[in-house]
Amino acid sequence: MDLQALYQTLLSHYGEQSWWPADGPFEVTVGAILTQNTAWSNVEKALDSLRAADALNPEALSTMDTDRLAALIRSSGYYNQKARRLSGFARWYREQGGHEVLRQRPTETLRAQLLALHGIGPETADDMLLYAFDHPVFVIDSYTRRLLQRLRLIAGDEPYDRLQAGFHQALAPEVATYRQYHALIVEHAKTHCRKRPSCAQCPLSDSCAEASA
DNA sequence: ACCCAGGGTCATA
DNA sequence: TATGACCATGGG
Repeated sequence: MDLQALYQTLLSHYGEQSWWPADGPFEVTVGAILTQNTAWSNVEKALDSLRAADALNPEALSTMDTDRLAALIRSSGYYNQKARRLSGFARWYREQGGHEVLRQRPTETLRAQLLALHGIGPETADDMLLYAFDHPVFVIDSYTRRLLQRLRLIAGDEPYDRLQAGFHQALAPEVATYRQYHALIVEHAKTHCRKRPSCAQCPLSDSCAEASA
């Protein structure tokens, strides 16, 4: 079982994923911040209330009072932190000139700029790069780390960039493939590897440490 | 009542 | 550099 075989197995078992439902790239970036350590169902409620308040755009987010913004995104948790993060990101996004300008930048340049912003770490930056700015960077999240660990492909304590490099080395740098793969990992985690893994129907149980334990 | 979710930052040693 | 505390809601 290598990273390519894993992709094929997940794809044939779960099928094509239509992921990150959002109305345009800016909504994707907002969702990326709101979903930090948070269930997506809670993020959707926050996005809905932002939309209802006509606040799901860079202008509103960067100028609105952060207490009011925090109230709007309450359901996503960590709302005080996230209100500041959204506000700062939205201000930067406007100053830089918006989506088209940012999108044209070299991947490493844009990634470094995102990481320099307060509250944007490697996963949030890569979510944005892959799903909003169409750059071929692989997203490593806790599901990815846990899955590779159970498949004994990694020890588990490798740093983010090292795991990402493993995917970049194993796969051709295609945005569509990276999007699919990451979405499949999340779908698999939600289906089989919650608190109590349902290993009987899991397509990976042969290679999984959890199933043989 | 407990556990954790599509993380990140900051203080301490 | 490496752990640990902290942020906080909602669903299982």
